[in-house]
Amino acid sequence: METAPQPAFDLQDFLPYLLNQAAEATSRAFQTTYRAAYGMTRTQWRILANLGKFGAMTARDICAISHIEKTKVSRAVATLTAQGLITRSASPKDRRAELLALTDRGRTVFADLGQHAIRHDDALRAAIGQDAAASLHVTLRRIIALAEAPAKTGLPGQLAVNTPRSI
Amino acid sequence: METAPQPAFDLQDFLPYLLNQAAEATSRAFQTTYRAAYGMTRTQWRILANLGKFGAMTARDICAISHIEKTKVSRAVATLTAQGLITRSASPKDRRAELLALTDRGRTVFADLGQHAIRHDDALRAAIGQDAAASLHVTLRRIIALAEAPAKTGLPGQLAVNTPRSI
DNA sequence: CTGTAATAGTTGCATATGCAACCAAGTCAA
DNA sequence: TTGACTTGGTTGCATATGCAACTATTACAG
Repeated sequence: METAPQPAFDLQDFLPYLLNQAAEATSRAFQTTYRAAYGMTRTQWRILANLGKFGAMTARDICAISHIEKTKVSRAVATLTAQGLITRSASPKDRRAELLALTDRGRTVFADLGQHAIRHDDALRAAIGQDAAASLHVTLRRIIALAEAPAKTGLPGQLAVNTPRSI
Repeated sequence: METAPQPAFDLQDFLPYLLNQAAEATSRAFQTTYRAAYGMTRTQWRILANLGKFGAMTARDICAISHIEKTKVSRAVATLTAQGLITRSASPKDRRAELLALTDRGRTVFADLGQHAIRHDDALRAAIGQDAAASLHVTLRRIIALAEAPAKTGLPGQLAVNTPRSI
């Protein structure tokens, strides 16, 4: 007997794979910008951008918002602090937590990179078409939301594996 | 004077960022599968999947198809070989190159993981809706294609940065 | 042929990451 | 209060990764 007539798996149709390739391609392109200009890493740039957008907050908040590993945040914050881009001040409410905020220089850097990012994003949207870009935006957000609140979906937990909080 | 009225940058609308989050969320969920079952890494799984889909080929081909760094491929291939999942044989045409192919066990593993992957992908598509999934698929491919052939697009090279081949 | 440039892969090294274990501070019931 | 449990962050360690330098071939101009 031959093997059962299972549908063959094609990596080129596997969404996680395609998402990764697209993410890598677009992120790496922009990475050269903040890397060349400020020697920043992807994680650092994201934390800077989050602080720039939402204002002062704690490392824990950054983790919750951006889904970056706690240790990754911890180390990136240490580096950003050393570079004088952010300050850490003990939270008045909880002495365990530290409030993170951009310094003047941090704000300047954010403003600069933010403009580059906008141009980069515009170029990408133009290249794939505004309609496709808009719908991509919506779908990506939905996927991210699914991973965030797995319990609310009808998913068999496939997407939810290894989300420590939920166990 | 206040700062110029530049549009504020919002990370939550930045496609590279959203792509990364979605890619991470979906890939990590599936990662637990091949990791728990075969102790494989993401790169290893992808190489296995490429060989499973396209048949024997050289490391160079894998790089071209999957856009994985050559050193990453080199090391993953070494590991996969050590695990008895693939074999390497000198290419008859070019003594520098080595032809990579799945072993019987490699094919078995690929078949197994492939089925899991299909189920995983189906769950994801169902969760976001078939229409959205289909259009996502198309858009992602387009983005990937843009990065591959930057010269053909009207892009100002934004997406094309650091593609060694092109310089 | 012969010397130079390009190519397939590998490896050294410095950095980035993930996970588990670990502090210190807060919470809460009894 | 006190003692068990949770939570914000950090650190140790093993692994993964990126880039540059290097070896072995192959390609090719003259």
